[in-house]
Amino acid sequence: MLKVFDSYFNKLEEFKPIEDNKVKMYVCGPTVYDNAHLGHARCYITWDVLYRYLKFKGYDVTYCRNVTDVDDKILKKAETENKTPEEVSSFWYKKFTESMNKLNNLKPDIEPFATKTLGEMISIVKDLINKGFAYEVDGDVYFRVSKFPQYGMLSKQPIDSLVSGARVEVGDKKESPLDFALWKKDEKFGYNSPWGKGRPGWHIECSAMIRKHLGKTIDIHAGGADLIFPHHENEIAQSECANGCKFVNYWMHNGFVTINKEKMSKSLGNFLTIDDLLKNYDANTIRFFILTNHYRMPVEFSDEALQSAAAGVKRMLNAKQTPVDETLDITKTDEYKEFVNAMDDDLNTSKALAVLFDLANKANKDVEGAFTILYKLAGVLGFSFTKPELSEDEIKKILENVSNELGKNYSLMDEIIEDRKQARADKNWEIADKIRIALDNQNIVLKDSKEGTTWEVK
RNA sequence: GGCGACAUGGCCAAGUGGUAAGGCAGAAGCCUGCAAAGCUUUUAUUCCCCAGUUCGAAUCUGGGUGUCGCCUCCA
Repeated sequence: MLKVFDSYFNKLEEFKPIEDNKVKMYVCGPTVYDNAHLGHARCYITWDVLYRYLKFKGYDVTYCRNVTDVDDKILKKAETENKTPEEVSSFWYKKFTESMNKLNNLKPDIEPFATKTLGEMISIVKDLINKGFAYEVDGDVYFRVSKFPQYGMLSKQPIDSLVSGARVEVGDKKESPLDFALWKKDEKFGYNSPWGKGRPGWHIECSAMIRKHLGKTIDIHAGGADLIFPHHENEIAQSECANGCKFVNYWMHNGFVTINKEKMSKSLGNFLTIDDLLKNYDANTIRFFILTNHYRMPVEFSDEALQSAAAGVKRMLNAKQTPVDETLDITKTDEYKEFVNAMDDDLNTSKALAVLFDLANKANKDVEGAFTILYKLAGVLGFSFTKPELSEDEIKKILENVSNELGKNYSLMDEIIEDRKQARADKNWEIADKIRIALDNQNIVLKDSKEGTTWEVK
């Protein structure tokens, strides 16, 4: 029985879908105006694992993750780069998708764009105005927070303290400092609406995309913990007031990646982009690094931690491979049960990884079926056993370098290995070692076994 | 100031009442021509501190100390 930590009540709850075995889950996606960083990677890897695990449990999951393609930051970037907002957002959306693919995150079932959901947004804003939950002032529309007594429940903020802490902008047209924008007047980049040309507020986007693609009440809404206030708080207010029913059954939030004990973020400028990280570490390593910690805890980035993760994941994925036995019913095995118990406990990936290490050890000891179970369970966490393949050019380059170093002219890897085999047979250890070291310099490691010698990328 | 979390070996981390998983790093042995990979063994009488509850606490309660996050765009 899956239990998840619900941020609304701050406690573990048994997960029960609204409808049979169907699960509707929504994750706040990116605002596409810049590179995604490790913090984003953590978020989307975490929820990718949830998605995979729910499917693994047999749920019929609809995973929706939005793309915010209308936003101040996009407009600003468009202006400074002399491009249209569409050019900016489509460029960065493409980059984001590439990053997600490289990280081996599954594509959500639905990936709606804010600009394609404007009709639904306008419709919700209209509903809110009609019901008295919102008001228009000079082309802007604001949500009237005082009309929603549950405001602050998710973020556990007493309304009074919010009021005293709220910023009051000069020339503010709002009735109350807490009121937030549903629609913002914008004559330059705006879209037509009953209130003139304008743009949607950020919060209304998610409410609209959820209502349009998943319905009025959904099972899971997830995202980074920094979105709790005000973003998710505002989503609840808008959606529940507009729809007159419960918005989300389970709120789930992931913790941050920190660096030097500080939250990694765009605004602090202390971030590492996914692209940069992938230059030094592979996707499995990044995933392992993220999943060794519980998703709600902070994760401190350091190269040491990543190197440790690289060593760990290598050990796990280096397990002795045997053909995957599709006829094996892994659900009957102890390891499966342990894995599921761990994951059912609010995605205890750290414990689940311990099961995978146990399986890797068993596979290395030729325990029957161990590799099959490992292969399948590791897949649930999104790990890939596929070794990176070298392109022809890369191999050519390696052969060239090794040839130069050894004063030979190799055209095939097998020739090198054959030479070393001969050297070893002649007990000419000096030559044999030279060959091995030359390959090692090219990041190629040789593995000697009774069956012969194989090579692979380090 | 308000609110929410966290503190376990050299590092990372699981464990939320019954006597400390797992990974990395280190050590020893096996294997190997030497390596790499793998296998075996090994590293916390103790879980930030102080009280309390209990037959029994890393786990519960109270009080400290320290760290982080949210309260403004943020995954």
